[in-house]
Amino acid sequence: MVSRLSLDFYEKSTEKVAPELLGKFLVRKTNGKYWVGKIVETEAYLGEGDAASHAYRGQTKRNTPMFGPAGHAYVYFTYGMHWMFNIVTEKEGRATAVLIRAVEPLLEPSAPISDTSKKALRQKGSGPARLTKWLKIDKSLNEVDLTKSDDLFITDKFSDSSHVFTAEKITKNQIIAESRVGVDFAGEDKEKPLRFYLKGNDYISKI
DNA sequence: AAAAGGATCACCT
DNA sequence: GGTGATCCTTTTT
Repeated sequence: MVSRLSLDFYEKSTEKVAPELLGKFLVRKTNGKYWVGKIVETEAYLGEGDAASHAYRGQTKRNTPMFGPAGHAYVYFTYGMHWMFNIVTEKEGRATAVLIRAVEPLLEPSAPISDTSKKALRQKGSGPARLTKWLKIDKSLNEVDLTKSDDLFITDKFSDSSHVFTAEKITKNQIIAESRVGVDFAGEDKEKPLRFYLKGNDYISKI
């Protein structure tokens, strides 16, 4: 049984969606097999008024998915080697999105997670470019509709023949909000507390 | 501290 | 249509 977060979840204000994604499961399916990571860190990007956002200077070929409907993926390439995975939020045209910065690996086809060291698990999911590499997210998933796709979606309840994951309720005091990473170029906007992560979680990208 | 690495965009001609 | 600076990072020195 596959459930997914629906459009109304993603259409809320980006500053609400970003922290609400914490604790939910990012699910990827390749060759009929599932990969699951718990989202532990996100960042909100507030569209054309946000100097840290790709949408700051208006619509371009690259950032076009940001101007589309909520719940779709915005996947872009940077630093000559890394893919970044974002989820579009709010009403179409707002150009807002949430960057997924870290996941805690829970399930992968190749080997039981329980046999994997914590250090190795961190290598897989604790960073925006690491998690896309682990989950094999690239250009081919750009603009995918996460409310409908079987290949990539987000849920708070995942199960297959041998696993059941249920998202725990995250309360406000379990969430840290601070300034975003890697946006020193953004002037005043770099100070805004738009990075959200689970307090004390071992899989966030950096302290 | 700095390389790796290539697409993208702003700014020219 | 060409060019150079830049980049929501990771890994290695």
